[in-house]
Amino acid sequence: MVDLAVRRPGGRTARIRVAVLEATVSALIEHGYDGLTMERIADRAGVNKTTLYRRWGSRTGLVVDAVESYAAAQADIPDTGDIDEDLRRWARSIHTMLTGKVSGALVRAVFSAGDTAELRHLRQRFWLSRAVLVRPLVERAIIRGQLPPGTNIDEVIRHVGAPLYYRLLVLAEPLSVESADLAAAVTAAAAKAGVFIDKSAHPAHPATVARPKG
Amino acid sequence: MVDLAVRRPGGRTARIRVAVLEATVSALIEHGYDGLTMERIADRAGVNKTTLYRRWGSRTGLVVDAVESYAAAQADIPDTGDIDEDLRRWARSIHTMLTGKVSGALVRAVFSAGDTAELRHLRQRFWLSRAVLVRPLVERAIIRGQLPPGTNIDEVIRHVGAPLYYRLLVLAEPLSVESADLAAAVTAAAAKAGVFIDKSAHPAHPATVARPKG
DNA sequence: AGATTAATGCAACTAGAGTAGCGATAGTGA
DNA sequence: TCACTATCGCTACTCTAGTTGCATTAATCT
Repeated sequence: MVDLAVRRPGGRTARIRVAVLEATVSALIEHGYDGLTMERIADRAGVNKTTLYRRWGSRTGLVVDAVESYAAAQADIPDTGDIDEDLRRWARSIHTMLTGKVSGALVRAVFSAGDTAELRHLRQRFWLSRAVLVRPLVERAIIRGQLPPGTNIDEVIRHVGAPLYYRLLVLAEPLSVESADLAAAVTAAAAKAGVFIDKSAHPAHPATVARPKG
Repeated sequence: MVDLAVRRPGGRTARIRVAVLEATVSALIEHGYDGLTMERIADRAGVNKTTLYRRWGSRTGLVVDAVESYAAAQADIPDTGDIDEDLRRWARSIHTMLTGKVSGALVRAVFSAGDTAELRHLRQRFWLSRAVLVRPLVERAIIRGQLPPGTNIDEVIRHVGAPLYYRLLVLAEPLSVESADLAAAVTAAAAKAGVFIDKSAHPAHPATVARPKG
């Protein structure tokens, strides 16, 4: 949808892109996704409506581009040497993202924008990019012996984020910091108890409690 | 939005309601929420478009009514005497709901329909109605001594469902039965370890491991 | 049965999303 | 500097969601 092969990237094209994406984000924050009209964005960006359709194709395409360009500011991955603390900090960084003024509005928009193939891909790409960053966090814990070998890393990652997204998007409840800490603690406890061990991958493993530290 | 105080409920009014809601559901299954147009529903129900807007106000109102009337067929709450098994069965019933042809389409529609106040209320009502049913399941486990006293029941319930909704709505991944079992096992393990104990509510409690059975 | 009036059907209307054609503007390379 | 052309602005258009006013149908009550 978005022009990836820009023939004239310098000057006006880039300037308009910035203006449009900024207008999209600010309009999103003010009026929410349901009040996000193409004309409003065009006016605010000082650009004609036609340009929006030509370059981004649709409202969905605009939101997708805005999110992906904003995701450049990635969360930093903690490494404290303690899996409980690492997971807790990472859960809090998710919390920060979901409750942030800009990032929160963008996340809500992405999940209010419908159920098209393009949006599904965006969501999967987004998760994948973050999972890649977080994976080492869990891997280090396994190497340190804090988590049992055979632990399904991706499932651990999923279970930390799930309760937060669930609360925000499904239950539409306010997100507290405590809920982030809880999600991390629940996942950590289950992981230590060996619940995340992939049965099919490691059939010889006892799959019971493995606690190196009290 | 929906006429709750119907002045003439008999005959035509009820007949049209049934026809419209059926048409809504079938159109939803065939074309998804994004392809759900009022005219299509009106045609399929043999009703004029104006009637839809007058009685349900909007597409959102229509979906809300369809979901709430469909939710009459509630999931049955397990009671096997074992918390692990109970949570597992309940997680599977969520899984069934989310992957079911009709119920799955309705759930997806509710979460693709936007972010209006009406939809937020629907989601909260929906969760609340189900939480009320499931709560006794966790309460019994506490009484039996399988879970420590002070366990935050609502949080336990949330954490069972969260990974399933997260997978379906956020990650847009296929939902396997194993993922349901995993969500139940993770929550059960954490609950037994006392992670769900409300610190503020029970300050005197040790808040550590409390395992009556192996 | 007959009167009353909810509730629906119908047709014409408004508003905004999205498109098409063409002239204007401004990067780009010589 | 100057030609070239990608990109944008402008205007007018189509299409569909949603609204309005009035005629019609049928549920309810006596």
